[in-house]
Amino acid sequence: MKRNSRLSLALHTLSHMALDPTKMRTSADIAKHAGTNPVVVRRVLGCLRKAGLLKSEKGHAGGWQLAHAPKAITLADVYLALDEQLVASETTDETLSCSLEHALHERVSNVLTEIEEKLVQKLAETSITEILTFGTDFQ
Amino acid sequence: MKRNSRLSLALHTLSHMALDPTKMRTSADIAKHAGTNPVVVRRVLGCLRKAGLLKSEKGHAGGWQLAHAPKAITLADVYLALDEQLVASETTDETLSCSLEHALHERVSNVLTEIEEKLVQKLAETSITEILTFGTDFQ
DNA sequence: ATTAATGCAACAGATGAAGTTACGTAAAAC
DNA sequence: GTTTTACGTAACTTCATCTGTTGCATTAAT
Repeated sequence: MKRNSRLSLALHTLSHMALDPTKMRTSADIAKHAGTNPVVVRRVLGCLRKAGLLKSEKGHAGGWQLAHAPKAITLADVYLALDEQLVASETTDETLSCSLEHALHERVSNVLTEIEEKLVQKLAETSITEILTFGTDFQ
Repeated sequence: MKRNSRLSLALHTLSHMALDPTKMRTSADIAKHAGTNPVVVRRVLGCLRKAGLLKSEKGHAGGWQLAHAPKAITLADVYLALDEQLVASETTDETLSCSLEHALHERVSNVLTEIEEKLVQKLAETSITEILTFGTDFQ
């Protein structure tokens, strides 16, 4: 796995779950399908659970499941759950030479934050079910 | 510097240049203002030069300058010049277990690429001059 | 010739992400 | 109740990437 693997893994898993929402999936299964490690899966899906997108159950016959209908889960939910902050930089407390630099830095931060918000708005327009119908035809 | 420092540094420098486009700036000056190293500055600005956004001149009295009017340079130009690819993942050749996984992976890739394109579209709506008028008032 | 700048390569250090191991906890099956 | 199976989490190891740094060649003005 390379860059943005968390987001990629999350979307992959969620869209897979959307195909059969009642089925319970173990982290081992998911990891095998995604070509990664069960602990990594639990780590990423744990973020989604914390955000209320997934349910998990321990013990025998335990595993992972969608917490809502697939249509109710948007890409923005996933993005925010993973706390990605791809665009916005969070360099807040740099001690810069003069006040002009400080002001400029703040403006750059504001611009990036604004873009980030617009990105999230765009993400909110797509649900995970729509991943299945992206690109080429499917089913 | 932390995350997204390249994009942040580039925008910071460009907006600074937009204040006085005729002035020639050395990488040492820029580095001092941005709180980083001249070589780092040259590295990042070199990308912008390659994309035609900046001009640089060697030797005595050399330095850096905008190649166009500030209004003609958008955030998308900067983003693309730096080859950021913040959203889209480029994991193309993973050998996944079954064809369903492969198909899903391709769809997730398509979705991320689509998101990336929308992000660039949003970035294209803002020029570097507009950085100066963001947030609080300035000049 | 000297000075002052970029261009670039090479390397060190820091940072963060992914992978891995290990173990505690919980719930079903027997 | 014991066993099995799965999550939850911490700790550690790689591993990749980026920044910072040094050094030197090149170039142009003085």
